[in-house]
Amino acid sequence: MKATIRDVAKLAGVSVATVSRVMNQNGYVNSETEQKVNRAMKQLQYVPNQMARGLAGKRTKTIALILPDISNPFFPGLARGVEDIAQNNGYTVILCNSDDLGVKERSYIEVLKKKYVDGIIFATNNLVREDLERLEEAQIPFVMLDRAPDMKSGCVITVDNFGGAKAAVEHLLDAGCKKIAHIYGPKELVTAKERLEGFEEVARKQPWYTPTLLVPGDFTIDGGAKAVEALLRNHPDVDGIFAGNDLMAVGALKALNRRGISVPGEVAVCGFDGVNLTEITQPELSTIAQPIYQIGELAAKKLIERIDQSSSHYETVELGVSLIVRDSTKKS
Amino acid sequence: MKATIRDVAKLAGVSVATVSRVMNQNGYVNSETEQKVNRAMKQLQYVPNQMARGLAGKRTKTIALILPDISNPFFPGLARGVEDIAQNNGYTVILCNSDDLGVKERSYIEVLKKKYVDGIIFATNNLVREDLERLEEAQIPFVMLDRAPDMKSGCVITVDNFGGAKAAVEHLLDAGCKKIAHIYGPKELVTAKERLEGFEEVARKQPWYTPTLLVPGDFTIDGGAKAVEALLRNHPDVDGIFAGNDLMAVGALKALNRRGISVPGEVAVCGFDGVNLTEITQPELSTIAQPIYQIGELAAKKLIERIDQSSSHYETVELGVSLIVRDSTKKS
DNA sequence: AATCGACATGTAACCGGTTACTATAAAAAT
DNA sequence: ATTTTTATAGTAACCGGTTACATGTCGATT
Repeated sequence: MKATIRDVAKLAGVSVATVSRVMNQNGYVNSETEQKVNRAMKQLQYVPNQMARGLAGKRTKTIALILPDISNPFFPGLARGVEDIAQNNGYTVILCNSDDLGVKERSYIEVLKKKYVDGIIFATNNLVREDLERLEEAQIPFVMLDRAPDMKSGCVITVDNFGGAKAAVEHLLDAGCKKIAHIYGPKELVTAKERLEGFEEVARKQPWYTPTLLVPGDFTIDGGAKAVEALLRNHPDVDGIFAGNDLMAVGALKALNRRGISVPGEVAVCGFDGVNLTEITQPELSTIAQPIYQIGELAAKKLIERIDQSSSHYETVELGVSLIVRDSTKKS
Repeated sequence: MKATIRDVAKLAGVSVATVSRVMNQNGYVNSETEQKVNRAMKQLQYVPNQMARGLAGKRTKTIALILPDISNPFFPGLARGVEDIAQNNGYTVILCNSDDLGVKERSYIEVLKKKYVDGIIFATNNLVREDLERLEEAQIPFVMLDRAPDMKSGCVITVDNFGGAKAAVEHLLDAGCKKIAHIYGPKELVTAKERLEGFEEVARKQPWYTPTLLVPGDFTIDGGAKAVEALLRNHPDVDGIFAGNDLMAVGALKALNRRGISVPGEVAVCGFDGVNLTEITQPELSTIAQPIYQIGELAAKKLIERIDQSSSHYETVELGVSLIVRDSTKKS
């Protein structure tokens, strides 16, 4: 029914090895023979069975992307970047949502091993060193985002959270803010921590600085809103807020709105990440934009590079972020 | 290095067939033998090779989800629904972005055939009957969203676009609107067409109805904004807008905002889809919500059902939509 | 003339499972 | 007592590729 390599070989009057050589463009093949084989393949509408290829050749042309939750606005763009590059290189992407649960991440890794994926991209936070070491042993190339556990192998892609946070605060100062608060994300996350440190780096030197200007959110809209409520209780005179991510900035905006506090008039707000959401709020949100799509692209490129050359040296790349000024910080 | 079924067989002192039987729980196996095998598997940390299984058994435990663009806010929720169900059933999901380009869709189908995915979910619009027929021939189960090309096989999941649109208009009327416009999406898309028809069904009976109240958007934020600009030129007195999807509703909101027209005071706005975005605009958007996540879940369930029972009868399921009233339509 | 390397192609083992078929003993049916 | 069924387990072919190794030709080198 469905043509196999042996059918092609028979029709072309050659051996299966020759057909394989033609397909993979390796080894010596006379160009006339090649023509014959190609014709036979076309005639039979031959489609090589990836499964068999994988079994024999140990390559599945499949990579996996493990992320906390594709519903989180940060990830679709990233996933798209990964997928585009993958597609261009003949790879296919398996999507895995871990909800940032260590168990799920680990169980996914097991499944992915069974499926012999060629590599894995992690945009997730709960893997411990041990897990990564297991990957190393299994010889599965991987790329991690936002996390730099120093190891012998693996590639880590990060962005300049510290610098970005500093830029955000400086921008708020430039905009004329006289008392700036920071809503920070879960301290277990490096990104959240670095942004907080960036904030402090600049804020500490300001006359108005006091530790109670640091309030915890949890990287969610709701968390951001609640943080603002809490903040206003202690500091009704705050006139600038730097949220650790855009979702919390949105929450902050909502809370301020409910309270009838005008943005940017009374309080300026700046987010971090640069997700699309920031363009649809009212006012539109200023933010420190990460090159989300490009991070995805880069992660995929690096991973494929590693797969193709089966190299695994440790490597880390830091990307820049950029301040995008929109209405939420235009105090005029 | 890595344990194979033969290693397990040897260690357990049985044949590979027996090991296979234990793994797949089929055929007769003495419970003591089973214990031995299980012990051996544990001891060797045996992980069956999915690739080999697929080759021999023709099951890859992998499904594919082809959608236009995961970056479009509508799809992450859907993808999540699909992935959750897939995961619960031991399936893995390959994500494919087609940009609604027929060529890409088709090329993906080819790749997926090579990879022997067990089934495909299409949330995309450019497949022609011929493509589906090819899938039928190839015996690949599939589920389609939003599109009901009647065929012999396949499962189609739709929502009540027509009814939803009617509900939207009626809601705007209830809110006191005296002249309602509709921004419709690409007419090639059934969803857009049905919503437009729903709008007309109710609007046509109204004294203020005139065809120029129908303006084209293209299901994007920008398209929605431009549509409003155009609309206001002809109908400065419009006081209600039903956008064919939420993105256009957001665009409408932005355009109205720029013009200094208050929402809902002067113009009420209602969207369609129920994406998360609608909760972060100012004012929050009323919308006709589709059960997005559940659609994803259902699609995956139906697909897996078909795979497991290798049934392929044609089937169509229509889900309801629900009006969510928020500030954008609260006149008074 | 003998040797060597580049070119060309075939044979068959192998990747790691599944499963059809066969064999055998014990239990059940006749 | 004989036939059938049921329970248990092994052998080996097969899925559809890849590739190591063997074989052979032919012009170039020594």
